[in-house]
Amino acid sequence: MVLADEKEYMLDFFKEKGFTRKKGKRCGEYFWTLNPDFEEPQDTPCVDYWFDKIPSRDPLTVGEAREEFLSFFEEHGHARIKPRPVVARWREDLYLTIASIVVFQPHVTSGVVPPPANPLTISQPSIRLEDIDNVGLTIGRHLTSFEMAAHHAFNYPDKKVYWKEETVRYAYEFFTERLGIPGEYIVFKESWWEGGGNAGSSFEVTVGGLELATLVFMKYRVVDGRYEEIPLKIVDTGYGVERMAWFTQKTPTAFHAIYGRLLDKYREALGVEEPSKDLLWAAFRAAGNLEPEDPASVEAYYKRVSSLSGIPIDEARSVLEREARLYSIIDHAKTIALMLGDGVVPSNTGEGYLARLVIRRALRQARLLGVEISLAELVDWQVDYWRRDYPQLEENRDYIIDAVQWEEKRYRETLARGEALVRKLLRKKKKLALDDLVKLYDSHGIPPEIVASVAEKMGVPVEIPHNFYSIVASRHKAPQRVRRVGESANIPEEIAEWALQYPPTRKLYYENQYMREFTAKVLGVKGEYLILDRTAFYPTGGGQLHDTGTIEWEGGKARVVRVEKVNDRVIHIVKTEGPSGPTPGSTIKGSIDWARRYRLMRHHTSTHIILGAARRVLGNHVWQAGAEKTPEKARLDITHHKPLTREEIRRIEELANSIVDDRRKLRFMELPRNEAEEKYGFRIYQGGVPMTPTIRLVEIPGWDVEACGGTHLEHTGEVGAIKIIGAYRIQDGVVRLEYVAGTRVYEEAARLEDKILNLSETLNANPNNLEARAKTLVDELRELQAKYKRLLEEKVASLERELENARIVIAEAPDTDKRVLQEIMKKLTSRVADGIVVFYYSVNGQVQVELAAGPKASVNLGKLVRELAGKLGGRGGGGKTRASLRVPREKLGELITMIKNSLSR
RNA sequence: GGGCCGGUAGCUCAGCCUGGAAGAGCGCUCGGCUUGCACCCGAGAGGCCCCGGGUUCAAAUCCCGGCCGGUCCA
Repeated sequence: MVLADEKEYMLDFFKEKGFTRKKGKRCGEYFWTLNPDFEEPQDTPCVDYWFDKIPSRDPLTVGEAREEFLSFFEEHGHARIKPRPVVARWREDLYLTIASIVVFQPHVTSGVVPPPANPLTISQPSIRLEDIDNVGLTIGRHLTSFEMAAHHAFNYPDKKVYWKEETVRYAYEFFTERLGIPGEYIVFKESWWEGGGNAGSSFEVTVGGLELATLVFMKYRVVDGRYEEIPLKIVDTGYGVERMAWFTQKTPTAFHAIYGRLLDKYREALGVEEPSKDLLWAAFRAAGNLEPEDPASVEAYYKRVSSLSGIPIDEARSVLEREARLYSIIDHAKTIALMLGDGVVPSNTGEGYLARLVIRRALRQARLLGVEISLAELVDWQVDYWRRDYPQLEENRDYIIDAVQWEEKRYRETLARGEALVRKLLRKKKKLALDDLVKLYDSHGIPPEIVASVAEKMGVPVEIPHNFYSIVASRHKAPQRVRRVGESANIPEEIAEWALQYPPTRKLYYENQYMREFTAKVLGVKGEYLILDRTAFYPTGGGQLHDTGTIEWEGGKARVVRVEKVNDRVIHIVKTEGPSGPTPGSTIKGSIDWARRYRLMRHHTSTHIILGAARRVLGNHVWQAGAEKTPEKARLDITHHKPLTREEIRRIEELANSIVDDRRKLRFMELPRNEAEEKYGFRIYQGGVPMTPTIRLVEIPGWDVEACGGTHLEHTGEVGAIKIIGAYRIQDGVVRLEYVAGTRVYEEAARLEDKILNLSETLNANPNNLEARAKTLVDELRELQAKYKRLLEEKVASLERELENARIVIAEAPDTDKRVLQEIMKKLTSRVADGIVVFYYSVNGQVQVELAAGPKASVNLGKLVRELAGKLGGRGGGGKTRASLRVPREKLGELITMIKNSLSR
């Protein structure tokens, strides 16, 4: 699908500098170079890594490389933009920020919102987990987290910024002037980029085997496999900051360059000794050709390392395997710190699961290294190491450590369960089949490596297929949509389309949130659907339920039962009282049900207060995971890794009520998106991200700011009071708070009071000594139970005497509880081993008969019972020593005789 | 959001496939032995077999629905 039009890649810049276009001998790709000796586009696997031999400036750390890049582009007219969180909360279709361009999708790239600056430069921490299994083995080609430095230019039809010429020139100048790489080593490889429905030509900038940057020119939209030019053309570049550090430091692995002394600290903690320089450099040389998914390639890699270094292959393999585990642990620990630092809560869904995945993989690697370590401590070191680069780590250190410890505990429990399970399985069967391995992992989370180590301790060898995880994957259906996209209004498609022919409704509920009555003109009527030119009726949205009320017009009246919104058109669903409805053009008077609306407002403002309180009590990782406000109560789902304690709930409640008492005046603002984000950060997107150029903000000063479309009170004092009435875990990592506000608090109190009064009445007690009364009743009950038990025992004793004498007892059951009967029969027949007990009692107009025989009684009760059932028109069955039977009541006498006869033989 | 696994004594679990008298180990109580460490012996207490419905003479067990937990995947 590559549009390989070579004109796409012909630049004046190349002509001017004297670059020539060549075709790679082995790989067949076209590239541009100044170097007459280059036959290949200088990237792996066509050539080995050899950038260690290419001159460049003095070594740069990750931070220095980032600064070098940003300041270069700043000096060339780009505005420096702050990076966003690694959790892409503004995206509906992505969990993690995987590239710098993600920051501008979809609102900027689709043209709805202008970019915060143009052109701009940014270094965006990014996380990619697709290649997580390769991290470490490839000594730095794969990382789960990295910084993508970039400069972006957004070219609108009426405003061009720059395109290919300038972009390639910038790259060349940056690499030669700032990184000190001689121009003849820099190669521009022609390529094609596609992603997220867009496409365009691109250059990969490769030096000495290392791809340092990709320059993408987004120009097309992919529609049904065809390319359509888009009006907004975007320069999308990506420079690997870690790779620049690696390149300038010329260390054998990227991990040495990125982590420096931290790597040594990890080595010591994990007990992995630094290999010889010979081995590491042999690995460096051989790693370019390594295809980690292909076992043959991996084996060839070890072989080549061995022959390059002169170290026996088995030793090389085992040393490099341990190295790979060390590298992946240090890499994962950083990613964990970044994810948790940006507020991800580990869970079994969404981005939370991705955090858990990385944590568990790190723990597994450590376990396979054979060390008992605290991952939390390793992550803590990352916070120290990166605190200046990523201040959010320091700010949220407590949470990060606590969440990791919590996950470690959970994983230990999972593995303990798993090991018990493996042992149990091996008691039953001698071998573990692939199916067992898959099930242990898929259903119980026990990775096959751990299964193998447990099984091998028991002397059972286990073979793990190389493609184990893809076998697991094949058990799962193809994924559907990543996230729910948008909330669809609860109205038919045709009505939504019909509504769009009218202009947007003027929203009186924003102009005056206390408006109860208004007049408006009818624009359109279709069945029960009604559109006005303006309205004070709030439509369902933002977790707040719609208003209800009435509208009246000349000669008619209707009830408004539901209100929805479609693209700024408010649609009223009305039930007309009377012969005819409102007509277009006429004027109506609308009145909203104020009691309902006021409660909704109180609950909505309370929700913002509660969220702020929860964040202060629990930590910055608390995000709204969902919310609903009804007139009866409000609920707020928050992300948090542990169940809330009673004290935490109480503290949230107290803090929330102190804000109520503080009478803070709410502020409402309509701000351009970039300004809102710049001023308040991404925390404003608690309830989702609106796709609009401007955003309505609701602020409780000093407490909480959110993008919110709901109706609110003037000041927090109007809430009156907030009472949390419930807090429970609705899923892993999400806690639901339920609460009431204002006059609903009195209703809740009244409800509780009623409960207590009713209870008092039932218990015949004074409400003031209800507890004492309940206690005596329970005590009395216990006494009675004991008494009954004694009576029953006496009864059993007398039955026992009877049984001893007659060897058979046929009697009315002393109790009708099946379980109690069973117990009595067991006692009797175990004491009189050849005795037979028959109890009967009536049930539903029939007689239920329970029979039991001692182990020494020579009778088959099941057989007997089936015989009797046949003769008497009943049904029954059972085993040798225990049976039951049901016959019509009038047959009871006959039945007893028959039993007596057949058993006394 | 979907797949899979589970819920039985205070704890860890067996029993469920193939319906027929609720079990083990640890812990607990009492007694014995013993100046000891996770000592040993004997006796005992402790159960809404997650909840609701269905099938059946009979359900921990089979079927349906729900709740809760675990886990994998997106």
